[in-house]
Amino acid sequence: MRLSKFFLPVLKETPAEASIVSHQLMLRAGMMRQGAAGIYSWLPLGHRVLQKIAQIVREEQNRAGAVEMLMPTIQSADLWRESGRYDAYGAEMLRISDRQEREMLYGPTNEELITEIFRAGVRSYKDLPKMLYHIQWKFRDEIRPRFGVMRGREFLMKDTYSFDLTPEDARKSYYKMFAAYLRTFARMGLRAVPMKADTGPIGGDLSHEFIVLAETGESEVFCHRKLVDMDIPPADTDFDGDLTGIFEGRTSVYAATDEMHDEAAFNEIPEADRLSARGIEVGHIFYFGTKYSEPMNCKVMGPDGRESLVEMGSYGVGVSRLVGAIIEAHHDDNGCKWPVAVAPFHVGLVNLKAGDENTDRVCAELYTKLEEAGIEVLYDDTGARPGEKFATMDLIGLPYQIVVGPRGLKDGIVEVKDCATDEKQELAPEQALNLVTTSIQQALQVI
RNA sequence: CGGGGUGUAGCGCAGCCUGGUAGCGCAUCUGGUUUGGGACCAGAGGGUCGGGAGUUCGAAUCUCUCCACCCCGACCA
Repeated sequence: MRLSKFFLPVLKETPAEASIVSHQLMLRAGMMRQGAAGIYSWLPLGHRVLQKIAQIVREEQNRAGAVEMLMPTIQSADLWRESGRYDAYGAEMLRISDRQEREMLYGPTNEELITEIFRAGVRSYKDLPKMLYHIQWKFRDEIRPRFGVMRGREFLMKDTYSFDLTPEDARKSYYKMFAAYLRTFARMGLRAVPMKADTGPIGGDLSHEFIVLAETGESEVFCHRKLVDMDIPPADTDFDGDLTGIFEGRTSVYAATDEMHDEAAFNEIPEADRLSARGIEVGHIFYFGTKYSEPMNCKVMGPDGRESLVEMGSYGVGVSRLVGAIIEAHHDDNGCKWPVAVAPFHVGLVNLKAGDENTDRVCAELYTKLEEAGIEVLYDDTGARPGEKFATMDLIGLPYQIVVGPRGLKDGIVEVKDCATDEKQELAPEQALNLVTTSIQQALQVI
């Protein structure tokens, strides 16, 4: 992408409305703009990141055996009356009526709708287990939206729903999502720790929040240090096999958010290993049994010839929130520092003197060859001054910069900056091309 | 919803107390000089001062009212 054709409205100054660094940087780097409290437009740069995150989430859901679909944002109130949640959900649900005065709502979640779809299509235990998901915008009329996309009212969420015949099978589905989430967040460069969450009236031990540790996190968390650096399940993990070890390896170690915190249990950890920090919730998984299948009469015929209620779970990932969470985890004083896997572009190609025959030619060649190698390049071909070019590049924080200027070209060199380490190298254009291409291709290898 | 605050050019702000023809920096446009880390000179454009009502000869400024947004708390991906 040539910068001259892109839409990148960067701000030199920090807008007064933003109080945390991810919000400030998203506004300054031209990633998004606020429409109303907690409602945002995604500008091209931010949209690219959002799409990359969604794609990683999608790949890991697919790997775990979930099947993608898409449900609407607007739902009918009728289904919600059936589950009893139309009244129970409260003011957080945005209620709308259409021109016929029919009661509608902007979906805050999709348990009712998916249960309706599932019960209409499945009659036999032979069709189980099933996991269905979609990535769709949700609306929750939050009491207090804040922190940009971290707590928006409209937000993009991946929600998966599992359907099983028995509680034991449902537990297996839960483990699949548990393992998938470990991989999902790790691929984005995040260390997310699963923490026991409140299961409410359902009970049991099957609800976990996935928390990214960050100073600006909204919740207070407590855990054993070793959870932060644990290995993640590899790409060739057999999701149809026994995942108990992965689950128990994590859950046998103390980890809890403040509402579930047990000071006594925490104090049993050797003091040096105790970690108390703040965290951002980026995922939440539940097993809720027959909470919806019962009121909505979602049953299948079992092997014994008797009907039984389907056991269900739901599994959410805050896709739009992750954009903010990743910035919170990866930035410096000058701007974002994107991990390669979610970077809006892989390389910033800076032409220090657009219009100069030599720099134009070398840049054009590098640009073409990088793109041919599958590298996503943002080519600054504008006439802006060097200082401004660098400031913009630092702000948007691409993993690599290649700087081409007439002075270096006299000696046949360009400058390559690895933005993760801030190390600069002077190389011939061919070498720069090879270095950047191989580094990025390597970083994009799925772990 | 309770408490606190802010709305003046695209962004950041001053002006308001003490009413009298709307300003500053950055950004934008034109011309010129520049060009290796947020340039310089000269000129230009851009404003329902959040909306409405009121007081007044006269309101960004005073009064009333509505709205929006931000921050602190309870809720959540």
